[in-house]
Amino acid sequence: MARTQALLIQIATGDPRPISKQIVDGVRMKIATGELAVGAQLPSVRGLAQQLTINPNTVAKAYAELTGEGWLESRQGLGLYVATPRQRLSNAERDRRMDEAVQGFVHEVAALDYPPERALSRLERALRVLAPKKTA
Amino acid sequence: MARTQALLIQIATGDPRPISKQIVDGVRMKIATGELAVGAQLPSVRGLAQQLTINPNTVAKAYAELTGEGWLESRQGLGLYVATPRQRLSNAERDRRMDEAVQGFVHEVAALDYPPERALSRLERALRVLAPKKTA
DNA sequence: CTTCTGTACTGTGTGCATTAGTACAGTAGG
DNA sequence: CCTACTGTACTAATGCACACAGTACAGAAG
Repeated sequence: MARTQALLIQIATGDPRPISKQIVDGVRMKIATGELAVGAQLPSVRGLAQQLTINPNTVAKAYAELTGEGWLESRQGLGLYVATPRQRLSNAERDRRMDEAVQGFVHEVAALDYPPERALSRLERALRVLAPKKTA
Repeated sequence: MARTQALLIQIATGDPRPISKQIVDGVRMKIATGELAVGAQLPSVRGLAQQLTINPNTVAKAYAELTGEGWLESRQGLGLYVATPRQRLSNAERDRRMDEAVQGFVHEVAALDYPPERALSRLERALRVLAPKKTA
């Protein structure tokens, strides 16, 4: 069970986000969309670093963040695995960060002078990729 | 016409955004929501800097960005004024940046494990502050 | 014992944000 | 003309986040 499998993570040099954040976002999305099932094993720190031609520390930092957030579970000497879902943040903290995200998006829409209805519909479509989480 | 008026801009020390971006976002939102009318004069670089207890260079940088984006218009020796609206970015660039914003928001929703429907409804409410721009 | 795994350090270099200080150009009013 | 306001353009120094480089240690598997 839980074969390591390839796990394609893309790192774009043109992406303004720091590399570690790209990894965090990438892995998190794969978990959220169900592409990475609970219990699946992730590539090793050194392995992924070599595959992406980046520093192992950068991968370790990303994995550490994902572990701290509860998405991954580490077993010393074995590897990292997708953890079983659980409540990670307090509701207050969740709402606060959601507020920030909403405000940031509104700022972008205003900055681009983008039609709000169009922005909303694009977002609705993009949100469909997130797993329904019915069986949770 | 176009009195300088107080123009309350808030700078939060706890805000993770750089100060100049807070000013840019703040001014842009006041324009987008109609709180700042076309032709209105903005506080002077040195005046706003003193009011916010920050460096004049930081204010100047923010104003320069807003001018470059077409939100403001500068008249040497006179001051800065809200410019008349015009198309600033190419449609391709606009769409590209909108894509980034959408992806970033989806990442946040996934990271917080926030119910997508709830996120969407909160965003819809927040977008209502943007001016209808019927007369454009 | 060797080799894989994650984890924890100490540095080093780079780029960005901010502050500080100075200087120059245009406008208005005495 | 002179002074005081406006925006603008530099340089220099500091602090911080990010990534890289190298080394080291602990647990698991053969």
